[in-house]
Amino acid sequence: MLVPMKSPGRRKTTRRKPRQRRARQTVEAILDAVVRILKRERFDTITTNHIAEVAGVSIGSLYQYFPDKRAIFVALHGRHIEEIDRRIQRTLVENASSSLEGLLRAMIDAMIDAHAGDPALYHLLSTEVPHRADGTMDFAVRLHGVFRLAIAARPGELKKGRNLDALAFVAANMVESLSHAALSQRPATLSLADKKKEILRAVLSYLHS
Amino acid sequence: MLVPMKSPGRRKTTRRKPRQRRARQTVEAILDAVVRILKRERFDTITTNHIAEVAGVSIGSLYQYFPDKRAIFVALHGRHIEEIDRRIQRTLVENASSSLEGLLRAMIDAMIDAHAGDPALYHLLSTEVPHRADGTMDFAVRLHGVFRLAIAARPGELKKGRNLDALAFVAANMVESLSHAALSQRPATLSLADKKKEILRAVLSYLHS
Amino acid sequence: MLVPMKSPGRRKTTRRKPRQRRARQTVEAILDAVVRILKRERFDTITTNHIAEVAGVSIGSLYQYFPDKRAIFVALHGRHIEEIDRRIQRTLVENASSSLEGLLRAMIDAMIDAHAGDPALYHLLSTEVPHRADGTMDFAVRLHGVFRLAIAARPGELKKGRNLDALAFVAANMVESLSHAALSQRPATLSLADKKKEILRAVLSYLHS
Amino acid sequence: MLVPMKSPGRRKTTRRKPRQRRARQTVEAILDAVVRILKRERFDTITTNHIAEVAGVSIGSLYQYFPDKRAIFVALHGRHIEEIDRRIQRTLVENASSSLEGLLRAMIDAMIDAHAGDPALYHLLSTEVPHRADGTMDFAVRLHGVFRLAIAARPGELKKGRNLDALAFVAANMVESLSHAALSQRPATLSLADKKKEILRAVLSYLHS
DNA sequence: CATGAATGAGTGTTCATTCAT
DNA sequence: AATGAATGAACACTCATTCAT
Repeated sequence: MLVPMKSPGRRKTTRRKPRQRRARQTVEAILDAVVRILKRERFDTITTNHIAEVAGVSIGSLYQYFPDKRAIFVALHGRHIEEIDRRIQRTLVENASSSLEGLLRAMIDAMIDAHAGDPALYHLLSTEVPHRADGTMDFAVRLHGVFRLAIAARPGELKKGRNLDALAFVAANMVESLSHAALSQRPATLSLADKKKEILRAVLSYLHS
Repeated sequence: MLVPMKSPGRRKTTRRKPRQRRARQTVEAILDAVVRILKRERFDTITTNHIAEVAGVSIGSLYQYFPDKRAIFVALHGRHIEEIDRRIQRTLVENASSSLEGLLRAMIDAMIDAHAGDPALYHLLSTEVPHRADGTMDFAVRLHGVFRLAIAARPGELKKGRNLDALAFVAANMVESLSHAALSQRPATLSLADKKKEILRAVLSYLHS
Repeated sequence: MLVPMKSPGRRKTTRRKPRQRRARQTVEAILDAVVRILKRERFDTITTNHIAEVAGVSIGSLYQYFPDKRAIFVALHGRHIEEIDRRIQRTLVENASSSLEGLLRAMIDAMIDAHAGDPALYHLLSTEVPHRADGTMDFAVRLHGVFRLAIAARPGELKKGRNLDALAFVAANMVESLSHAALSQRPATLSLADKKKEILRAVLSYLHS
Repeated sequence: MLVPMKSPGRRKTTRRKPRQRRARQTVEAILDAVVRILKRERFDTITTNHIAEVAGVSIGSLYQYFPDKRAIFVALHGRHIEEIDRRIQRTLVENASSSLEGLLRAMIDAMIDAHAGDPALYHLLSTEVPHRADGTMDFAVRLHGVFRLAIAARPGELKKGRNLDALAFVAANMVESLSHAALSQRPATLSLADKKKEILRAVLSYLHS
């Protein structure tokens, strides 16, 4: 969860039980296998047996960790969203006393860096893997909340009379979609750094308008 | 197609051959059926037989118009994109001599109005129906082209030294994603009209920055 | 149904629709295939695909007629029981005015002749095919009813004071199980005719006791 | 084994090795578990893992005592038949000098009492658990032998000229199936004692006829 | 001997697609 | 063209069985 997480505290037990560590590894291997396959095949040609094979686990083990095929894709979306959430959360906290510009710059960096490991993954997930009711969309809502908080905490930097919801709605959407676009879209004339600068400029000029 | 279409000229033959009209109707019925089903079921539970049944045609007829199941979903995406393309194209032409603000306002109206008939459809298509290589994504590229043209044609309204690609990239993405967000996202405090105003404000303040 | 069937009237339409005739044939082919397989394999090694293959129909067609594997075995039991029911019913009616001895002789003949076509089938069904709640056992109850009727209609042939339920219970069970035993059990010294004679003697000496 | 067992002598070692006692207990626990499950589930939904769980042993242990799934059911049938066999055998010996009526009464009692502990078990085993070639059916043959012996040993109580095989065949089958019927069939008007009396009457009137 | 995680062959079943009518 | 019964390839998933611990 993004906003309501008060204490970012680490788990006390750094060492989990080997059983759990093993399970985690298997789940990760399966999700990674799905990503690998998704890059070659269309969604509807993916089979659970193929996933298991590529993941290097038996089909029986796969079903030990996932109740059915759908659950694998739900988990894949979940893993991605949680990763982004975590970064956004951290950025928000770490920039609690930064200026709006500093926070936004960090936010845009976070969004883009979060995808840098596999720039194609986001596009793959959003276009190839059905996810209507998998809680995916709620990400936008949570981001809206984060921006609401961030903006509300810096009243001095805004003109009077601006609607907080409108500002958060527009700014959150800008950061999210422009960051994604920066990664998956071409304008080859622009470097990633250039795009980041432009996104920041766009959000700031809106918030200050 | 969006940009490269020079003459928007109407087809000369207003009356098509009954054969073709019938075919068009059947195709439409099938695509409408898919939409209807998509609102109730998940993508992977949809069957061609069910589509045919809901469309009121025989499964044999369905295969008369679509070579295989995938083609149905490709056509569904195609129909949607073409509809938007058509509107954007028309808006661009109709506002050839408008100010940047006028054009942008019209563009935002077009994007939003295009989805007004079925506000959930876009979200459904983009989240539930796999479409990696269906030419869907190219829409963003085409929109970039449109904005490039539109901005380049109005040099007086911009500050000197701004990079045309950057401006088009950011502006096109803002209009597209904020319009979609305006339809499918909540901030219940904001009316659609409010959102339109904010989107316009955001794009303009960026372009003028 | 055995007892409660008042009018034995034939279906008016001697000629069914070809669709129905075809369906009936397919169902019969499938059930016959199961019997054929059962004679070679154990119950739990039978597969639906094998059944379909032996029946000469596609697995898809098989599932057009049976919702799942179990339904095939339920139908197999059903077919057998209905066949016996029909014969018992007919015998009862045809011997409405016979003496008790005549009726019993006919009943025993009916039971045994009903299995003559495939003497091993009954044993196969009762030992190899699970059928707890398939209405199979109700056969004994129905037979009890038939015997109750038959005995009650012939009070002159019994000693006074005999309990009708007791007589029907014992007689019905004797006819059913001795008939089955006559077919599936060896005493090779005895011909089937001898066994029939002994069964009749046993039932009569009990009823007259 | 029923007939060929000459000396019923007890095992000399009352105390078995703990290893064997433990093994016996585990086997019993497993068979009991199967019975318990059979009362709730259909045969084909029973799994070895479920059996092990209900029996309170690990699946590995289960396979220590049974080579495969089928063996469990074979053993279950075996346990039941041996129990009946033992009783019949004892009854035969204990009534070596009884009259035919006394022996038959004891035999019927033995058959019925043997099932009194779990009246539903016999029906369950015979209808739900496939057992074609598990030696189950041989029970009827063995019982025939027992009756042959019993009747042959009491020539004075029969009419001259009666065929010994016929008498044994009919009598053995009557006792077996009527006893089973007495337990699992309704005629609620009849008490179990009444049924016993009627069964005895039926067998005697036949043998004396 | 006991355990139970892991295996993977095998099964029931579905559903895209065909084609005789 | 239209139909929809029939097909059978292919898949999700189970569960009997093994074996490392």
